[in-house]
Amino acid sequence: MPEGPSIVILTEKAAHLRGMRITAADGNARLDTSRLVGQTIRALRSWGKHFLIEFDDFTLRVHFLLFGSYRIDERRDGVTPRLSLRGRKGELNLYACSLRYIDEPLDDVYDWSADIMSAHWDAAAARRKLAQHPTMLVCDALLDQDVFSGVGNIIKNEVLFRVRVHPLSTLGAMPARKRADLVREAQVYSFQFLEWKKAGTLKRHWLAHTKQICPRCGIPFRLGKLGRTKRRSFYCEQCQKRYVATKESK
DNA sequence: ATAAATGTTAAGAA
DNA sequence: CTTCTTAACATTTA
Repeated sequence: MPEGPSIVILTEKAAHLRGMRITAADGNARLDTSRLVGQTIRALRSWGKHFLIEFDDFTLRVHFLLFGSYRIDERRDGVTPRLSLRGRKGELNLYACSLRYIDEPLDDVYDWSADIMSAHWDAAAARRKLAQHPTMLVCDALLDQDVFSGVGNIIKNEVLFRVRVHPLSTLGAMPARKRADLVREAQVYSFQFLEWKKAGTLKRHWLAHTKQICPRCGIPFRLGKLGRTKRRSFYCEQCQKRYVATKESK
């Protein structure tokens, strides 16, 4: 459930809860849930993979990590919610997620221009950030939430395949044009992900993620646990060019 | 049925 | 002081 587009879907589905005064808040969260009772939901927003429930003086930050899930106006049976928020307009049940209060204004905490799904997404700023990290691997760069907030492992694999860049390329070795392609495609694919996810057809559109054979040239994909966080990379040695720093360019 | 996975954080080691 | 490694979290799917 975790990549940025999925959080956008949640934000849209929960929109009717805006303006609701919370009459009951409970669950197995290690968090002072009593603070929520009596609060009115002022806004529901997202920043990348963060789902944000804004109240007058603070915000509840929800992160679903790998296994989180939710139900709106219904409950999962046999599972205790991490947090259940209820009121006159309906209820929001959150499971297996990480919760945190944010007491600062959100604009002080979040760089909205880094959110791949945001109207404030700033491609030029992303390109600048990439240029600042010449030795960084491109597979790590796509997962860097300060650059591509909302991009996860699926989007990473699909974007690298589409722009034909090998995951072990370094940013500094890639031509600026290619880095620009990467930034553009990250946003384009994320919105395609959103539409396919809504239509329930996401998996059938995967070209690389979890695939065994390259759909472009037909040779077997490589599967490696690559990068700083050793995440699965599905890639084609033939179709995806590996940009490596030469001695001169360092 | 065992393992691995759409992810992050914190603690400890080097 | 960084930077790297590992574990923890907790659920679904292959």
